[in-house]
Amino acid sequence: MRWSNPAARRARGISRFAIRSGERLASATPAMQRTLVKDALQASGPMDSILLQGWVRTRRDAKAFSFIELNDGSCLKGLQIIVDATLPDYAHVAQASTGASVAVQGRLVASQGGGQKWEVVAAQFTVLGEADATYPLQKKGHTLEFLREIAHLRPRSNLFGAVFRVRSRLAYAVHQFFQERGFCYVHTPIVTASDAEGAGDMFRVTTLDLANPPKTEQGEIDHSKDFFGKKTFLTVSGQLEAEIFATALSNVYTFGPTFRAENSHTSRHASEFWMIEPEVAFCDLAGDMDLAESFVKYLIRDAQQHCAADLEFFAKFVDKELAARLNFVLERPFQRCSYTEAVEILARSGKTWEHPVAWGDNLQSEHERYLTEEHFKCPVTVYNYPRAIKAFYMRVTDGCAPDRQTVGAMDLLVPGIGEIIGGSQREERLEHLRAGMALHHLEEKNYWWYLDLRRYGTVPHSGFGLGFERMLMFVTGVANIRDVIPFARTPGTAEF
RNA sequence: UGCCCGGUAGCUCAGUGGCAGAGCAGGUGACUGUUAAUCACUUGGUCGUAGGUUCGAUCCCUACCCGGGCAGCCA
Repeated sequence: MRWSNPAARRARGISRFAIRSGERLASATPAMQRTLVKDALQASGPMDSILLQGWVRTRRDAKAFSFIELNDGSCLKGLQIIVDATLPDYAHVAQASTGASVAVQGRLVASQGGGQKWEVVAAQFTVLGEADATYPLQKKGHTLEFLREIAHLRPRSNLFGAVFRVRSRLAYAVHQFFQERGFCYVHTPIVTASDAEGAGDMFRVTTLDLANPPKTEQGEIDHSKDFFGKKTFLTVSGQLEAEIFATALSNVYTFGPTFRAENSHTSRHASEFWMIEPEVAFCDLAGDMDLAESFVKYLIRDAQQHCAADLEFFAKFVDKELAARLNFVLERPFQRCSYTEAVEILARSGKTWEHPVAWGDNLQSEHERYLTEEHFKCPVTVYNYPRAIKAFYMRVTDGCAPDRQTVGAMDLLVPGIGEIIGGSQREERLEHLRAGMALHHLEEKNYWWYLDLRRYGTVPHSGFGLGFERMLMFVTGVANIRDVIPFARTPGTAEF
């Protein structure tokens, strides 16, 4: 380690770990331990000496003292600081405007005012970094669109602080859910050479000089001269590689960034997003749906347990029905309905559809919304889709009619967002898989290793993909995917 | 990519074919155990960009740029 020596670390102002109450803070004030606002607010009694460091949310000056609301991101709430005008450091208070970083040492006492249990009476007050009048985050309301333009500052707002605390917690819960169940975490590649994963347009990865690329004798770009000796892309899914590991380690999952180059302009699509893809050997479609349901419920329950204050904030300011919806979802089994049944429900609905409903066509957004928001009023898993509209690797349903062939695909639809999970039982029978590839005009030589999995010890297996950001939207009630990812990448936008 | 909505002060918005407006933020002062504090005064503008119509355009028209929504694609 470069800075393994504690003294050297201290000299550079670097603290070794995430700082928690009771741990030594090596930087600003080595003599004292820093307390996080979260911990100070939960104090069981007054404290003679406490050190807090954070950012000023707002300051209110009285004649004899100033009130400063200090937030350090450890929780939604801030801590009220009282700086008395008789204090020598009171001269610094004028610099402690909204956004400034400050350190406060003082006494934690029961608050004289209403609105908070504890407050800190400062003995020492230091402004570490001023924030002048150009600081864009005001005390009053900002639109989400404006905050997106200042993505480097928006985590300091109540809403985004809460969103990213929940995001962190849910990422942890993802691992916890699978690790508790004996799943192995597999790191599938980000750069891939398979250009037909079938999940959408891909970003090219190249080191070729675009102004002057090497050409073949036929005058075409010579990809054999590229970095990897062939055309390469950013992954759109780790599924095919996850299948390799599922047929060795039985239960695996991936959790990583995923890239889609579609020119989508919607509130629920991003060019770069995080996806969780479990892959389970010896598991059929019903088992896959069971896993998806318990996974979604687990994540909701975990957020309720560990991010209660943040969820309350969302319920109050973002989505009034959030709490009721999350509880409703937890309390009952998700509905399940076959694609064929869904088509019948839609045909019988009496609704006039912008896109007509016909067996064999994809379900449109309006259809999915009707099923989950109006008909079932609940998350619903639609399964067994027509073979022709689904991916080549999905398993042909046993006993389906030859003129209405279906595959074991399933989509989990939730109110307000639509598809949050897409999965399937994979075709484990070599000849069926080859037929599926032929149907989709895929060349077997590009999938030789995928076919080998069916040649050597093939097993029934299933999996799905959960869009992490879509799950966050569902849990927080935040309506735009750009607001649940720290720095959104969408067509035309890659700031920060 | 298609359709729709928007772009006016740092932020949120109103407005009119004829002198550019409010609230908040900023500044000054007053007041106050305050809580998005309050009160008074006050600074602040290339009305997205480029053309066009017009005596005159922030306003009407066209194109473009940017933002947003919906649809498709999907997670």
